[in-house]
Amino acid sequence: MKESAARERILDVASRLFYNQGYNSTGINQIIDEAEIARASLYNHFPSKRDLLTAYIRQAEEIWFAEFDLFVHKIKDPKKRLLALFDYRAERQVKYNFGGCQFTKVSAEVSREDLQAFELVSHQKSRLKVYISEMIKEITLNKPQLMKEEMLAEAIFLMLEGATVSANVYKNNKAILDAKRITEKLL
Amino acid sequence: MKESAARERILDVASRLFYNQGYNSTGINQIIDEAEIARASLYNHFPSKRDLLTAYIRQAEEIWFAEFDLFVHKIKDPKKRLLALFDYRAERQVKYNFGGCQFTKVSAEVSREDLQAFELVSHQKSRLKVYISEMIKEITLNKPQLMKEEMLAEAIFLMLEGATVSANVYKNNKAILDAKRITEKLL
DNA sequence: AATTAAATAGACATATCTATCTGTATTTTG
DNA sequence: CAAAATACAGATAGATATGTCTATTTAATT
Repeated sequence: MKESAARERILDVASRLFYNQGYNSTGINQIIDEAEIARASLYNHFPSKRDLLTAYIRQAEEIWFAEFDLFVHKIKDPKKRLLALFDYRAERQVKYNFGGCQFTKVSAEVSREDLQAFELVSHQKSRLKVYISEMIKEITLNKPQLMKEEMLAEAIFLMLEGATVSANVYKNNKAILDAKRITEKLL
Repeated sequence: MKESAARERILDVASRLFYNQGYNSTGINQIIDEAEIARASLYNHFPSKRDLLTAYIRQAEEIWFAEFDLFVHKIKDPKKRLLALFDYRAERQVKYNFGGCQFTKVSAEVSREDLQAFELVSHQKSRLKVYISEMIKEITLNKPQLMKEEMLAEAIFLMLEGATVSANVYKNNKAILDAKRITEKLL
């Protein structure tokens, strides 16, 4: 079964708008206009706006990790790989105009009752944390006495998350680069 | 000049709703209904919904620090004071049903062009970071070789921020308590 | 007591929102 | 070529949004 071109256009436009102006501030009409598709086509592929959000988060997660793999695929040294994670995020913040983390943004926007949304977001976060843990396990730590590997992974994850919030709030990458330097000291 | 009771009620209701269901998902009508005031009264005190948002953030910042002072006023030891910051945030997350950080949430919701909103949010963040720095300066560090005081403050700030995001996403305080334990190791 | 200020109720304008529906045209597939 | 799926345009429903306006009542201040 071939992927529909219309479906792709809808999802791409919706993704861009959801991230740039927010889910709640983006109307179906604008998506229809900018994707240049018919109203009925949209509702054919996505029964409701909320379904479009689900598809957006799922696709965004896949792209996030795929592009990260691409970003670090040349880097063999696990320590450098881990540190490149900060560069990846910094680069993305520049590329997307310091809009912050896509997933965190959704969490902040959806209603409390929307448990599925939180589940989708936490899925990406957990996957990232596993990723960090795996990289750390490959590193021969200089300061193993400081804390256990799992705690170190958590520390790095939390700083990365906090730094991305800062990137959004301050509209710069200072915190992300600080977090990178701190991480270097901890390894 | 006495504070208007109506104004207070409006701001309190708006604050609760903005935080609980989001700024964009909260309508003026709901604020009017729940605050039990007249439509014109609202627009008398706040010319627009956006002005209400500004007042909300400003007041939230004052309350945030005032309540923190209250929370730690008995704690004299600067190290314990600093660590109490994590408890404060954890307690708030429980109290407010893991809705995440009030300020970060606003950042995630407002339009890119709303520079004033980002300014208001970053004001609270910067003030918190200063607060952390000041506490650290009072502590006699066990591991001064690890990193400079300013970097340590930044690390703690970022973990705290990241942990609050996690509290929101996962609906628990695990990350905040982890961040506390990590901070203990770093001091 | 008289003046000013603040609060009330509620109709109204205008715009936008999501979603449905009808009917036609195009494209893909058997 | 015929059948089925997909896309099209656009009217429409029904709800909700923010903000304005009129007119009356209550409360505070001089």
